[in-house]
Amino acid sequence: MIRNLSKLERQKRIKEYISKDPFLSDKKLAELFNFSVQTIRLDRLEMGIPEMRKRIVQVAKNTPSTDKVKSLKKEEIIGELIDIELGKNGIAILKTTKDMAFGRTGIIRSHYIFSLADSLAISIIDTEVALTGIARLSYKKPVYAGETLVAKARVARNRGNKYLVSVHVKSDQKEVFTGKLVIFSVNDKVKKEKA
Amino acid sequence: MIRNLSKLERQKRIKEYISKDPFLSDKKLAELFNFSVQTIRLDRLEMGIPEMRKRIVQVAKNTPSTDKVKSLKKEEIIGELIDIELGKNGIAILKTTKDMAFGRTGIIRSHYIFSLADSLAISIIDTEVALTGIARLSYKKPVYAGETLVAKARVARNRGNKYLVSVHVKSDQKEVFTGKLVIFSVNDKVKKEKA
DNA sequence: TACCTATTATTAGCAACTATTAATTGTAAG
DNA sequence: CTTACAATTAATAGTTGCTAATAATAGGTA
Repeated sequence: MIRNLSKLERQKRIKEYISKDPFLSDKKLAELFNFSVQTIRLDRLEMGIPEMRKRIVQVAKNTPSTDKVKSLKKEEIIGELIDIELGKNGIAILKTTKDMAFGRTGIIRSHYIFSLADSLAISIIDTEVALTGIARLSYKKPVYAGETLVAKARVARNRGNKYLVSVHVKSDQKEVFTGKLVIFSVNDKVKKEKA
Repeated sequence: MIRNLSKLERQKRIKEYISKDPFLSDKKLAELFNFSVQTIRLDRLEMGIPEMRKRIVQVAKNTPSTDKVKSLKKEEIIGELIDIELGKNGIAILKTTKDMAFGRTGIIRSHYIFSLADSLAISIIDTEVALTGIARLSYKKPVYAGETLVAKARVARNRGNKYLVSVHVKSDQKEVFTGKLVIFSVNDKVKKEKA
């Protein structure tokens, strides 16, 4: 039984180590944990963790290529962009923490949710610069620190440089927020055409 | 079998291909250019281009870790509370900085302005816990990094635990944002319901 | 003809694996 | 105590995508 526990603990730690540093090879992990390379491999297989090279490829591919997201740099996005189809729709995830909440209740401050929705909405607009014009927000349910928010945005209408984007944010399948944002693309081409 | 590519041209193209897609192996490049793998390798060596694996690692390493959500600090958001009359009105000031702006244009991201308005609106409600329910936002003019925003909020209506707060944000006397927020004052009941 | 360049081939070796089989070790249960 | 079993380690063969070194080949030039 003692072995069972140590095995589980080791696997748990290996998982943590790898998630922190995907560049760790089995050899290095074996040295770190003072187990044989074979044991480490076995652990990885049991946990379904791919080999180092594939992990590195995953990390590299996860990099949003600059021409895929035009409006925002990676650093400017609140939350994590999961999927995006420029001009159509997109999904982003935000793991809420205590820092984002009211200390007394643990309820997430509304502007964090808006920030997630707003930056996602801007991300999906296929243009150089996008600005929010008008927004209607509706907070359905309080969100507590620790909950993971999934935001889905969709371009509902598009006339010229004016986009109507609807955003739905869910936590654990339940809708906690919806918003309709009117976003304007500010593109040099549009400006010239209009002028 | 006649290749219309000179050595220099081929190398130039290989460089382009790799810069576009760092995941190309020598084998794939050889197939693409209809040259032998050895020739491709020779070309890479001459141009000092590292092997595919090292290129992937490079891409992966300058990828900012995805779980590092850029969190907004409270101080940044709320601004400075200048004056407040609980249940009636309040004024807050926010000095905008480059961190709050789109790198390309220097325009302040909309959620910073909303955060100022939202937190001010919540502050003036005379209750333990206040939550935003519905909001209508209107961004009138872009705000540039460095400008100082003055937000004025006023309780327009109050029925029971429901408050309608209107917020006007000005930069240099000019209105840049207005918003109408419906805010609910709540007790610890909400927390208990959830738990 | 001898020389030169570009290209291609060949061979050995490496890192970091997968996949499989087998041996060893500890330990709990019959 | 012995057996059964899980965990661990070892050993072996094969893969990918390379490096490094050497050699062979084709084509053109002086």
